[in-house]
Amino acid sequence: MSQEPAVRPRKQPVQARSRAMVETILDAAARILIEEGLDDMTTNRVSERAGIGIGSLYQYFPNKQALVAELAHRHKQETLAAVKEVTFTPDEPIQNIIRRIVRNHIRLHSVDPEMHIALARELPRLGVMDWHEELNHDIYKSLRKLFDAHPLTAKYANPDLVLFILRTSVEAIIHKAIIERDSDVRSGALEDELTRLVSSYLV
Amino acid sequence: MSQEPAVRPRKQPVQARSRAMVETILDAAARILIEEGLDDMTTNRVSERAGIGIGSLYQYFPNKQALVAELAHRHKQETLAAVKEVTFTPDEPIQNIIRRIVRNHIRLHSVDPEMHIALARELPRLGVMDWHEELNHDIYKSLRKLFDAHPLTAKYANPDLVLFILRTSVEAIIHKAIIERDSDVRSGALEDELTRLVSSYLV
DNA sequence: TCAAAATACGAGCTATCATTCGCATTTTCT
DNA sequence: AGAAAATGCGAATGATAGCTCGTATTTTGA
Repeated sequence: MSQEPAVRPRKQPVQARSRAMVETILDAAARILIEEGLDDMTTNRVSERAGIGIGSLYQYFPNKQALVAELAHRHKQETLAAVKEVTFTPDEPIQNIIRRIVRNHIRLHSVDPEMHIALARELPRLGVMDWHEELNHDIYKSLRKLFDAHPLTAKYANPDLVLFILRTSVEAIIHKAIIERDSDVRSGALEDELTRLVSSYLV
Repeated sequence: MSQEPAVRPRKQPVQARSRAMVETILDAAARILIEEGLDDMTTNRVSERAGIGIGSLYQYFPNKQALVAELAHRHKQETLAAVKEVTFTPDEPIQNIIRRIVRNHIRLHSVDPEMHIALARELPRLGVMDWHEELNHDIYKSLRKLFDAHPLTAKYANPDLVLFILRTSVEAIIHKAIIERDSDVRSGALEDELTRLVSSYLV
């Protein structure tokens, strides 16, 4: 798998100052996106806030969409870098496995949560509906593996639906808890309760 | 409780034809909002699709925001009309109660689900963050009551978090299932599984 | 050193969109 | 009928935002 282009800069910055400028632009864009939303993130405002000329911005980003795409691309890379797939052996206590999966997913959402929230809020209308799905891909794989490896699978008439319910609820709860229940996230209470939710439903 | 104004039409249509026109406008707006999103729902396009003049639109809606507000307002009214709060007595089997709450919530989302999805997608950036919360208010009340009435409450160290987890997961699962798992919704499989999820977690 | 390449700039072009306003048509009511 | 009220209309306006392009400045490297 090669890196996704994410609509690359129209020109690669080669000198140090121009590379720095690209970072400055992205920082400014990120702040505005988070604080005021995509509509108020005009290219002129970004350049103003970054303290550079609007022309310079377009030297490296062919259009506004490319700017957003690059922000999303970077967020995805940072996020995925922080998470590794959960591995386990079938004889391991299932509680432990579930807890590790949950913990991993919480960590996934803890990387720059403000950007995560902003992207989740703004990207759907750009037709990037599968962004979230893609980000959560590893979690889904872990859950799927747990599901296939453990004998408990056989119990369910509709394992597909069960899996859907699990990943949807885990994802939504963490997503919302990051915003509304920071203390529970930090204290580990969320991890405990989520583990309990998944365990009790599954076993 | 009086009807919320929702930014009322600048002028009340009194003749039959003008009242019909307001409906036509709202229908056109709804279709475009659902199919193409808020950005592409320009007032001129709405008037064109409705087959009326742009000036006529502004006779009854002071601005675009009022148009969207009226769509949201109507959706909310239709939705709430379809749901009544779940009542029960403490000695009733908890499984039954949970099932009725779940069923009610599924029905809540089954009223014009396309509009529901569109509003959930577009409203957050208009600062209407609590729209969803408000819609689900009755469900929350039901859950809260169940929680307070039943002795099982005492078991939990952090009942607030438990309630948060329940309402978030139930809400998210139904919301997503309406889009992605229509057959499971219709067959009742979703109701079964959700009931099981809540029951097993709670008891 | 000095010319070529890279970088930076921002006034202004173009397109889009919400909204207005003066006028035409239809309905109401006496 | 016929005047007044209600309704309907759409070209035009004003504002905003994405983006371009000619020019000025800085860096490179021979």
